[in-house]
Amino acid sequence: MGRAPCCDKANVKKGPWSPEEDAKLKSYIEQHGTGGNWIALPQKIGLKRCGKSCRLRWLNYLRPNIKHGDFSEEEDRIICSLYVSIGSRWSIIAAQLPGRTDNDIKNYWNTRLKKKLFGKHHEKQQQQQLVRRGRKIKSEIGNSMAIVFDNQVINNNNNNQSSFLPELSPAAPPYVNYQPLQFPSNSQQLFGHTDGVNHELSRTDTIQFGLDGASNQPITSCHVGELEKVVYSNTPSFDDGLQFSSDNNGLNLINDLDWGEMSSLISAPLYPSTVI
DNA sequence: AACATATTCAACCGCGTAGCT
DNA sequence: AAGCTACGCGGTTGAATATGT
Repeated sequence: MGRAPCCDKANVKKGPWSPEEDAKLKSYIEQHGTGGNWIALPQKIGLKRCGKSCRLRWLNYLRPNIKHGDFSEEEDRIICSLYVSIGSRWSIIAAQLPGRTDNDIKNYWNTRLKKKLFGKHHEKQQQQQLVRRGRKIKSEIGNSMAIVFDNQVINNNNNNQSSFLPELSPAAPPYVNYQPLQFPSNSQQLFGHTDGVNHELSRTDTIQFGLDGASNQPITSCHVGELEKVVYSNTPSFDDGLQFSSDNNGLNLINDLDWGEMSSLISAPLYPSTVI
């Protein structure tokens, strides 16, 4: 047996809303609220609509302060940044953009922003390249990396990637002169712990990492914000970013950090001014 | 002008889940 | 604990409109 229908499909109107229907719904909700029951609402108003349809119409179109179209550059930046960090969780993204609905943002991303970022022609190739490069970097990094907080290496024993921590999507082509991103919101900060005491990493904390001791490369350190650049810039000095490994240059307390945790510290660059 | 194709976006569908009984 | 209901979400659809030939 399938799922029970939410309403009597045979007696329910579908398709675009008429101005009269809009007026009825808007007027009722403004006066009485939704009553906490969308299913019962259309009957109360005398609308031959499914409750879900009423809810959607109200949330996406009729409720006050809804903005349509004309996304600003800043909104573009926020959407891209969050999409890279958390994926297609449109409701969460919409929560960061007052007046925008998840549906609107989803449509905008799927029809315009994606193309604006990747370019219509190369969209598919770019995405494949992202995946390939991600695998490459991931394999090079392996499991060993040290994160240092207040001069102490954080020993993160939790090997499970937290649900909000995304897989890193490295920039496809090498980017130069990109605009740095905002550090992710609080909910995306990384927690590590030493001696059972939790620490929350911030953008100004230092991450230390180094190349394989056998390569005779020096240990390098940078701030979290700079890590974005290290990972994505593909500059000669950090070619392909990161080879976290055990070190023999005096920093003995190297601990493992898995890829998902690392990726939570950074986001992909947006709006590269130059794509090589 | 007529037709074909692409794009946009409102609306629908079904699933996961929270809350209630 | 199990079953049911409604809500909220993300993927998808399709009509309307724009653009290209």
